[in-house]
Amino acid sequence: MPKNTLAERIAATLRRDILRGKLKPGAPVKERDNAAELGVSRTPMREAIRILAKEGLIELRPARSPIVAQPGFKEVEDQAAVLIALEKLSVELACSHATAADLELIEALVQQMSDTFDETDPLDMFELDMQFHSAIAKASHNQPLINTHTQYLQKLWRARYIAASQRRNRERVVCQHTDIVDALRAKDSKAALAAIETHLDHLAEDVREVIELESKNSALSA
Amino acid sequence: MPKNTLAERIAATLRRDILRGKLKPGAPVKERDNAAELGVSRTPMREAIRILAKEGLIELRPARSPIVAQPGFKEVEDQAAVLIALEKLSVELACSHATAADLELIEALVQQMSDTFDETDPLDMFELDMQFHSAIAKASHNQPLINTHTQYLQKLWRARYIAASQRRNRERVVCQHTDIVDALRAKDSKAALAAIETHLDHLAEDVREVIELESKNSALSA
DNA sequence: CGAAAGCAATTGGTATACCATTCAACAACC
DNA sequence: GGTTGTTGAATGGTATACCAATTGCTTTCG
Repeated sequence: MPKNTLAERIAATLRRDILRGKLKPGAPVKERDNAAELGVSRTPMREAIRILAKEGLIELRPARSPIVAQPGFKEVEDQAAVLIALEKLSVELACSHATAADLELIEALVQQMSDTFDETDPLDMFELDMQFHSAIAKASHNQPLINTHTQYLQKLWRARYIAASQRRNRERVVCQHTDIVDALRAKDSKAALAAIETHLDHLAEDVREVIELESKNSALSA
Repeated sequence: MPKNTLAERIAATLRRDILRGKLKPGAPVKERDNAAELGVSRTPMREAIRILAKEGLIELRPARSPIVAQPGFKEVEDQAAVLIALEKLSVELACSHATAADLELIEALVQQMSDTFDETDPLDMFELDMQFHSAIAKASHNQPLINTHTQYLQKLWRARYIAASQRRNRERVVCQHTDIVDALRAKDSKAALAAIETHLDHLAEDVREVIELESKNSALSA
């Protein structure tokens, strides 16, 4: 029984449903129905919808049911570009501002991913990856950056998840992460920038594949 | 009778009140009182407050009245850093994706600023500056980037406004803007990056001055 | 038989009423 | 007189009821 507001808990529930695919992209999210289904009133449900809309998981349309966002190809690509820029800034700042504790946390995450990669559920592994990237942003000690970065990470969560579960490539991911950590440890911002760029360029590629595939499967929109 | 929702209109009203200083930083924004004052109910007022909170103009605190954000020094500096990163990405993308119409719009804005600089109210001049920067972001044709950029521009609006009204420096601003436009026209992303960086580094400096001065004036917080 | 107009149902927007929590002031007791 | 406990006023969170707008269907007329 969390002490968060009801709206936040609803948002969390919906978020999981969306990210895990229980609510498919394009599906309408009617505040009346969903509210009734969850046994809450429309007011917090409404607010929850706004929260998810701000996170980009739901699209709000004037005088229409909100729908689960179905990011187009270009949109995901664009988001990835922004995410890259944010992470680049993150590592740059992290090189000068990261504390020993920050670095330890990051390294521990990489270690854990490396150790348990093969026996961990993809979803949990993704939680780890998410934490890894978040930890880097956090090491920048720039709160607005952290917030916006988290936002984009979430927007891209689903696409990344699908991409990664389809092509689980342990070696590559672990190596790239290690490179990033090494550069951070050495406070070598140039190397860190390069490592991040490499890592995320692959992300963009993977996402592209998945989106293409997905839009092929459900090719019936106008 | 605008066709926007009531909440959005309320948000616009409050936003202007905050940015122009009618609502001072730290002032509470009680949904009951403000709703009554504007003759609306609490529901849209509540939503308006959330909108402004997401924009960073209002701080939401659990079980407390929301208050007008009083950005600390570091916070503004951090936001400026992110804004710079976003604008750098913008010019980079704009160099490859900007259309002729984009460039014309940008150039027209610079021209207008240059022509009317001395006879224009600082507030209106700032609207122009804002449009200039927005236009550059728009030229990237990356919608998420445009959105996030707008968000940061708004967060920094007040600080920038105060900074600029205090030190109106026509030559410098116009020159810098011209540099940016020239680089964009030439599709010279390196030069554009440099120009943007120069321009915004000055911003960071100016903002720093103002914040220091402001926090000196109201030096009574714990 | 088709198209247009109107009607009904669905849905989001808004208002209002209720509840739970918090903060503060006042009072009583130590 | 100070401290603590209790109470009530204020505020945000939640529920519900009402309204306006849009949609899709049906019905009627050409």
